[in-house]
Amino acid sequence: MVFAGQGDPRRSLSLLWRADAPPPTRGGPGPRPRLSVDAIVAAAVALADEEGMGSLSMRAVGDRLGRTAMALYTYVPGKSELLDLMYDAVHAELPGHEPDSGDWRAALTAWAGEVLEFYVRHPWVLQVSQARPVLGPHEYAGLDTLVTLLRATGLEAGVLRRLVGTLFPFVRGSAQAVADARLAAAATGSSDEEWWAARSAALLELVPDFAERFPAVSGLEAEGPAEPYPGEGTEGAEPVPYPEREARETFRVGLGVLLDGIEAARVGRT
Amino acid sequence: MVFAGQGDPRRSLSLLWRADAPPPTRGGPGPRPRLSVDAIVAAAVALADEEGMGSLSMRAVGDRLGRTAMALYTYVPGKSELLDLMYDAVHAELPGHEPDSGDWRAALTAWAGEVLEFYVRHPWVLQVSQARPVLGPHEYAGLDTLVTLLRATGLEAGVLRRLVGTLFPFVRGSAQAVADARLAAAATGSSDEEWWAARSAALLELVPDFAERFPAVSGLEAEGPAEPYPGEGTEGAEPVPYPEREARETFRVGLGVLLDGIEAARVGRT
DNA sequence: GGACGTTACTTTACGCCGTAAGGAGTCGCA
DNA sequence: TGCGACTCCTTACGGCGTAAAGTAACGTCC
Repeated sequence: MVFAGQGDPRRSLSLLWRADAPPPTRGGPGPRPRLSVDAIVAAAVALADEEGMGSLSMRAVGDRLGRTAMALYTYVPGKSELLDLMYDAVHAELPGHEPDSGDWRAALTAWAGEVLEFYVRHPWVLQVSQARPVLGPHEYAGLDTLVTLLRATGLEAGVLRRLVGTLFPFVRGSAQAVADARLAAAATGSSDEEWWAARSAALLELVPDFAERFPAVSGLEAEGPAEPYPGEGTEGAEPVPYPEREARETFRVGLGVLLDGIEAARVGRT
Repeated sequence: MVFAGQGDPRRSLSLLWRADAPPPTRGGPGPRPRLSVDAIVAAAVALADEEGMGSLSMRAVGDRLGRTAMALYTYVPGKSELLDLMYDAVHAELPGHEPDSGDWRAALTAWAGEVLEFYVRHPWVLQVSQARPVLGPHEYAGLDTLVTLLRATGLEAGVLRRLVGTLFPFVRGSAQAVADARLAAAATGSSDEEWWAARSAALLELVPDFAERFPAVSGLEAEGPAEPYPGEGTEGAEPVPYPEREARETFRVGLGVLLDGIEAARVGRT
């Protein structure tokens, strides 16, 4: 868990929306700056992508730029604000508006899939606390896209606003599951079916009466084993390990349920 | 953001399931222990509840028990494992099985509400990474309850498994939103409608062309203002501030959509 | 009953972290 | 030619998790 999100909101806002003084045209006094906010944010994002949030430190970012940690403080007020900037910067990758296809369901499905991949690409984003929503331009743009897509359902604004608050966390949660599955696979090395097998074996050793204590869970696991996964690129592509496949399937089913629910709301109130 | 969840799985597991050596009946050699795993976990949970995850440190927990940080290491391998123990300990508060009422929808609604309140009571739980699922007895019990409730829908095991993976994150996400709203309210002091007003005012100052850049979001905000909130206890109870009310309403609507989706799945496949 | 081994807990220390304070060098402009 | 603004560095402080080693309390066995 990483906290973050406690920087000065005003300072963060003006940095996020690039409302600072424009870069002086002919250079002011003092040595020419060899760094920039953008360069720092890019380095920090690369670091977080590669090594995870746990390795993100001011010293590490400085190292990556051939500079000391303190050099960053010329450009950025502190680590919290840097995190805000990183957060918004990657959100530029969120899907944008497409021409209205007329099929809101297909559009939302495609949107959710792309957002899922975005989070999986930058799993550290999921660890940035939402506590203080310093919304930057790119996250707002992503929000705007979703709202536009939802408009096509014809539902009223009140419900729409709540659907936004449901869909984004849903995709975040699904992405978390996928990212966690990858992390577990990388940590154990045994990135295959045996992962789950090993875990439940250890548990059964420690808790012999597991099945009696948790009958519903046990029954569920016993009943429906893994179905074949209809993934794209069955040839050549490396196989998706079991837990991740499971997480992605959960995403697919959950999204289907949500969209069915939206459909029901449309029918009920039209 | 707090990371956690990197302790030795085997050690965590045996601690979680209390598979350690039973407490010696007549005391062994050495001074009598004046602490215990349970006491440490309880102190740590109390600390996290009161001061938040950011204030949770080995030294702080030790202080609370009148002991040094290092004293804890006699009972607990490290901070990660302590976090695992805390995590499972609070999950004892999750709702348990109720006699089957025959109305799966009402039962699931009640369940979701109780789980939401649980997370709101212990918001730090939401910051514990799910990356390495060291499932303890109490979380398993909570899982078992949900599975039992879902069984009543009559859906097949495969779908059921995915619904579990959808519902839990949904409630977590909703709770996160409520907790964040409270945090923001506490931080700004202005815990009322003006919170949002102040934020959008600052934004409009920095970004005058906001409405043109994000037409859909702007339109949404303009259209549906806050509806009256049909909360229980309109008399006497302190008023729920606006952002939290909004978060709770999102939870209500989102849950409704999900349950509608489940309903549709039932009808479609029966 | 006294020595011994085991155990609970403390003290000290190391290497991280974010960042405050102050100094060194570089440049535009008067 | 300085002056002042500016970037970047070094040093330092108080926090963190925890390794290592020391101290004191206790049950057990000679």
